[in-house]
Amino acid sequence: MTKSLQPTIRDIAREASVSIATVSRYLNMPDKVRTETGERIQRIIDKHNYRCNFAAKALATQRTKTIGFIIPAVNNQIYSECARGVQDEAQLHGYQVFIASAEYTRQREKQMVENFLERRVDGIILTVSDSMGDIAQKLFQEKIPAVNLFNKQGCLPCVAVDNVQASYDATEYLIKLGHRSFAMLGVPFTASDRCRLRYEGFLRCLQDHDIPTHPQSFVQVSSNTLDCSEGVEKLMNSSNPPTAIFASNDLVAINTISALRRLGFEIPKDISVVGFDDIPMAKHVWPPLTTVLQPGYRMGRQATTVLLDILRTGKQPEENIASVQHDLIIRESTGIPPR
Amino acid sequence: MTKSLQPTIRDIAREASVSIATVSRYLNMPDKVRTETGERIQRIIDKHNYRCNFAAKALATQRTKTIGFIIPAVNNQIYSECARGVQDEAQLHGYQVFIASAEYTRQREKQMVENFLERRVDGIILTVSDSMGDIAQKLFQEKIPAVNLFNKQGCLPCVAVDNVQASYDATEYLIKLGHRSFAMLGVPFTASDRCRLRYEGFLRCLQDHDIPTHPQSFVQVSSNTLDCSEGVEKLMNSSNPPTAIFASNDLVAINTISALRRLGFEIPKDISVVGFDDIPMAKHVWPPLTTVLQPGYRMGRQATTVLLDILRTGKQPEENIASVQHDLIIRESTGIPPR
DNA sequence: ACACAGTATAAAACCAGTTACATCTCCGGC
DNA sequence: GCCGGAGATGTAACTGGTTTTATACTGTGT
Repeated sequence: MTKSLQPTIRDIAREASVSIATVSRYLNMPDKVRTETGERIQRIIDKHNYRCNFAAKALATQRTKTIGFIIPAVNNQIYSECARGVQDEAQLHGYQVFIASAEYTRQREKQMVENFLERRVDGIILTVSDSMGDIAQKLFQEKIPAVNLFNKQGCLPCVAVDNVQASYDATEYLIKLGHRSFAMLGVPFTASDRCRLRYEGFLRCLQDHDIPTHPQSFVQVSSNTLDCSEGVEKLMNSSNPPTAIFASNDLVAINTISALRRLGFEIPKDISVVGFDDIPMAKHVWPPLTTVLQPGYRMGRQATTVLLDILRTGKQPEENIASVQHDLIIRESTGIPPR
Repeated sequence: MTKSLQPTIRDIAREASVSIATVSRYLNMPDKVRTETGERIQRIIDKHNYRCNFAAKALATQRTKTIGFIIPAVNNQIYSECARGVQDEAQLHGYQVFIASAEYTRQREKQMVENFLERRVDGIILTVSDSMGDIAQKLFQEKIPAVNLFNKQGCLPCVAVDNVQASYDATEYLIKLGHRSFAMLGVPFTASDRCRLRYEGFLRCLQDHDIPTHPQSFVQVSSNTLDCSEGVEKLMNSSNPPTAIFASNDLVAINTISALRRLGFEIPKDISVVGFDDIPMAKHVWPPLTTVLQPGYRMGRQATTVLLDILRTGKQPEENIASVQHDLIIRESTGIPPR
């Protein structure tokens, strides 16, 4: 009694006058022990408030019932939404989730994956700066169950929208409104290959419509601060200021709108802005944001389902890429260009 | 070689012709083994890509280097900001964090604490619906290291602003602007005693200024959807519609503004709105939100520091309550009342 | 030459579970 | 009355580390 704060399976076994194997069996396969014995064990468990020691269980079973989840930034609602999805789905199957926010830096991504591997997580969900980079490759080679979220490239199973097509659609919508002069704002490509893909779709659409592009059409913003003031100012003071801006995600779009307003521009009268993600906040900002919807919560759940399937079956999924439907949500941050 | 994917300390020891004790010592107290021996071990570790098994280590050392963190909702930026703080501080000391979003429901809070205890987290940071409720009490009684965040009540150490005083200040500011008719919107008190405390400060301020209060002055919104349409509509159609609304947090404030605008009201011309938290988004919505600042990131770090101190020293902190300074940020969602 | 301190390493117990295998009991069928 | 098999339980090995204690080896001072 005086020894340990937490009772062990041995304490329970002794007091119930059974072997520890029986207690373990009762806990894991209750129908393998006599009802009467089970009830006796249960009473003692309740009495002492026994809780299974997960570390010991993990050591013996070689599985931790834990999954690791790497996201670029917790405080971007698109990622916290999908973290909710991951948590909900994981919890449903008795798994716990380590969420790690890498703040868009590869160094931290690597370190966190290493942490996960030391902790022997059963699987990993990745939203990293480079879905085809060394992190994904290493996990693939070491056969660590893992899936890519928000990105449909690389060797790992993926759950994502088609980033290229989605930004193509958004750009085309701006063209149809009459815009002919564009810019894109986004985080550095080295911090997010999703941003690179979206730029690709953006460029391709412009080219398909014979709209001239120039290297200045992509303006880089810091992935930490997302501060757009400087970029927007330079853009609007240039010889050929855009009448429409495509932002690589909603937070960038919202920051862009703030910066534009500080410079005296009205949206969408003077300039149109479209975002990407459709975070819950997008419809509350002013003007409500035209944006590309990605169903974050559902994608989180789906990625988890795919991962748990791999864990259960031990096999890669039939279809390596789960395509998620995107949707252009038209609100009031876009309109016809000024004359 | 064929047996296990992951090499164990025994594999390393055998290949280095030393005992497992020496390998363990090398890993944990490198200066206790001869340099030459250490180098030999290191080479073999590198060669086989050995990674310490955390479950085994946890079992042997009786500590998991893990902390659990319960928040009401991940997708509220105030909580994701402080989760970042917790993660950063924890990582710095080799700890990993389980973040669990309880979605404002006591049932889930309980279940998640139970999960944490099974997993033998070394400590817990709580932001729960009732900081003096059974969850906090149980942790206190079982002597599980834990701290309350965003709440300075109860038996556990706390890191928080003074919710009552902060909302008193915000309300007083509205009174000084000339407002005489008020309402508060917030989540149910059962879902958040922070909201209850803020209502208390709100009420007390009104009473101190001899402004009559009535039971309708608090309007409850769903903690899931935060949908304010219905509440706002009822409020504005009442016999004595408010000229100023105090929202229990920024998300509620932002939803309130959206609902008001849908009804044709202009802010702050027709009605003033003030929030609580100063989430990063608060300055980007339109109009920029007047709100009470809580330094979420710093609070997350501080709570973690307090918790890690308890873990290190084994003692409760000298001062049980760490008061955090709040700050009223005046932006454009508030103004003088209409005539 | 020898006791002695100090260092480097090894052996073995221990952490708290799981699980393959052995044992025991009870029952029905012959 | 004995055998076989099913079902319940016990025994002991095993998971992969840490840590205490014991032992071997080293160089120093007398």
